[in-house]
This record gives sequence, structure tokens and C-alpha cells, in this order.
Amino acid sequence: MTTFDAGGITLHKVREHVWEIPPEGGMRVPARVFASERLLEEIAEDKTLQQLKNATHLPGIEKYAICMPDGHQGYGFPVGGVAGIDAENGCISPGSIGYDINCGVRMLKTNLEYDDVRGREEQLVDALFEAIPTGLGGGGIVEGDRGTVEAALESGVEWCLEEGYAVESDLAHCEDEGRRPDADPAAVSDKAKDRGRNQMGSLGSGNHFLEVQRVTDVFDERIADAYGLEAGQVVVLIHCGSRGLGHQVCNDYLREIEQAHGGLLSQLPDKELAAAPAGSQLAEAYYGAMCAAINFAWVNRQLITHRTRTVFEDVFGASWRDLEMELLYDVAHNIAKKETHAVDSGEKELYVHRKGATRAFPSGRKEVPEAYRDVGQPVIIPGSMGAGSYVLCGGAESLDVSFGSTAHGAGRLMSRTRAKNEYWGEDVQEDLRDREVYVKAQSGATIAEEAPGVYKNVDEVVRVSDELGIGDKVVRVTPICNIKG
DNA sequence: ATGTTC
Repeated sequence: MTTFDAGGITLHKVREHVWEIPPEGGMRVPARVFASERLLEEIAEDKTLQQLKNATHLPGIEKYAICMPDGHQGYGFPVGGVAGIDAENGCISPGSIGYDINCGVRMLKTNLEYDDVRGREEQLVDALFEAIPTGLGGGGIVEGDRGTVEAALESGVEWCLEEGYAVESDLAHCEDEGRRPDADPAAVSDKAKDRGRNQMGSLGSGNHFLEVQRVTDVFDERIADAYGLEAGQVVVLIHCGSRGLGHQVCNDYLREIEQAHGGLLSQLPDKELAAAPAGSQLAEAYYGAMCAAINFAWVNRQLITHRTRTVFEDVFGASWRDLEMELLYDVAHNIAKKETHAVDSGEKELYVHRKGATRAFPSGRKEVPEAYRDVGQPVIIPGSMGAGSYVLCGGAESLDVSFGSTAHGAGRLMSRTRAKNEYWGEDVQEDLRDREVYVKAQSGATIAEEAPGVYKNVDEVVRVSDELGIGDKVVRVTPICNIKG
């Protein structure tokens, strides 16, 4: 049997791209890493594998804890981690969802071709940067009072539709039609709501961005056609989350759960995994608040969509409908959802925790929107600024292998601190410009932190997903211009 | 990720 020694943690190769850490000590189930050897070597360099082992201690965890090929260490639970946990007898763990609740990505289509944009990249990137709030702190497309935030928390993209920031087809092409029915705005603190008041429609900072791209490779003509994508087409990728509001929700409930459920916490190897037992008041309240924050993030991406359409109308002198700027899909990367999955004991309702992982349901699942139900849901995987991104299709194996999930991006290779030591923002910006990628950001430090070299190879991440059959390659896109925080 | 330090 092939093994991989990661400094005290031994992984056994189950089959191509599947590595297992067998249970020991308090591990309730094995841990599995889905990676090529090259990616596994990168994953083994930080605390990811130890964090993955720790996650297997969570009560009610089914099958195995998963690390995706883009995995790296996070708060308590790895980014790129998936855990399916019994929703009746298990628990829910905010750190296994992430601070940025419903950080996610959506793709807007256009009928423009690369030639329509060439020579106008700077005009376009300047107009986008001018129109769309970026960076840390306040300033949104919509500024409201607490009631405005509550409406967004309750209704998600439906609120945008009522307010004229969305059309019906936007709802039809969003995960959950842009509204989580389990949202409970009353479970979100006033402090969190107030942080959201002036952040509705803002990109934020870090790895968040808006990027104009062109389709450069088509791997599956049939599915690309079903998605309305073709070679040469210009598309827009919007990557952001729930800003300070989601962060506050996570923080509020972590503190409350640590206080109220110290007994459970004492059984866990890492305080950062703090979890509320399924059925407890705090589990219900956190789930309701998290679902509300999910809605908030969808509103955020929808408002940015609305503004992006306006910018394209100005720059290209045609209405967004004539430019056919339809939403392809919107996927969440940091989320837990009640879903039914097959486990040893039969069909069971689980809290599927996906932290830096994407739902990747194949054809047939009822959650896949009608437009894509025959082929499977689109999965959008952003790479780094220079590297390009992918659209995949939910794979036939995903339900058996990964609770219907795949990777979410390239995954960091090094910390932000180390990135700033190794790169200088202006230099990175110039290098990208030499490759005809126009980047505009609030902060040079952010460009350094997000330099292409601080990320794993997205092509390799996607190759593993495709070869495992959990998310299948459809098209690859290449960046044209990018705005960041 | 984040009013970038609970």
C-alpha cells in the first residue's frame, strides 16, 4: 500500500487522488484528502491535516471528514473542508463554516467577444472601480436603516426584485433561488445588522474581486451549450461575501456556544471547533442567523450585479438586456445546509458543512435549478488574479464521494504575511499588465497578498476534481481586468 | 474573511 508521511501523520492511498487517515484516539471517522501527490505535498505544509483530524471528533460526523485539493489551514477547520454531520443527533460548528458566511461567486454572461473589449480594458476597469465599492469598511451601493437590512436578511434576492435591483431570471439562476427559507433575522444581533447597513453592495477586501474574463477553452460542448457559454465570450465573475455582518454573526455565536456548551467543547481537540448540539436552542438560533447572513451575501452579489450591468451599459452603449447579461449561476463557498444524503444507516438529514467548498450536485437532485437539472449544476471555481478560472458541472460521483461537493478555488500556498514579504503590489500589477490583465485595487498590499504566486495551481485542483468525477470541467476562462479591495 | 488586535 502506498503511504504518504506528513511529519507524524500517515496517509494511506485508497485510490488515485484519495488519501485516508485512519481513525485513532478520539477520531469518530477517518479523514480523507482528495489530492494529487503534488497538491498533497503542499497541503501537508501547514496545519491542515491536523485540523482535518480534529474535525473527525465532532459528534455526529458521518463517513469521513474531507479536505479538497485546494485545502489549507483555517480557523479551527480547514478551508477546503467538508463535513456531513447528523442534523438530529450531531452538531453544528460555526468555525467549520467560516467567518465569511456565504462567501461565494457568481458568473454573469454577456454576448460580447474579446475584440469588443480589447483596447478598452482601462476604461472598463476604471468605470467598474469607480462604480463598485471595494476595500475594508463602509460604503455600499444601497445604504439603509436596520429595517432595510432585516428585509434583505429575510428575503434575499427577492428583496432585490421588489426594489428593482434584480429580475426574475436572476432568482431562477441562483442557488436556493437567492433565498434561504430557514433565515431568521431576529437571531442576528443588532450589532451585526448595524455593520451591514452601509455594506450592502460592496466587494470587501482580501481575495474578493470582480473580474471581466473571456472563455478560452471549452471541454464539454454539450454542457457549455446548456449553460450558454462558448469560446471567446466575455463573462464577469463576482466573488464576495457577507462582509462585516456575516463576520459578526460568526463571532457572536462562537462566543455564545463556547459559553453554553463547554461540555461538548471539552471533548474537542481545538477550541476553534466549538459546536452547538443539534436541537439545542443555540444550534437553531445560529442556523437561522447563518441562513439570514447567506441571504445578505446574495443581496450583496445581486447589488453588485445590478451596478455591473449599469457600467457595461455606459461603456458599451447598449442596454444590459441587449448585451444579454444574464446570470449563469451563484454558488456559496462557506455554508452549512440541511441536506439528505445516503450514509451507512440509510438516508439521513445532515448539516453539510462546506468551508471553502462548493456544492456540486449532479443531474436529478431536486435542489438543482430547473434550467440545469438535466445536466447538473454549474460550479464556478475562481483561480488567482492571473491564472484564470473554471466552470465545472456537478459530477456523477459527488453524492457518493463528497456529500455532493467539490473544491472552491486555487487555495492559498502561503500566509498573507509571507506573501507581503515576497511580493510588492505594484510589481505584481505590472507583471500582470504585461500579460494583458488589468488590475485596479484600493491597496497595493492586497495585490501582494493575492499575487498569483501565493496560490496553488488551479488547473491541478480542477484536474483532481474532474478525474474524481465530483466536478467535471466545462470551460476555462482567462482574466481581462480585475477590481479588488 | 474582518471597523485587518479578543
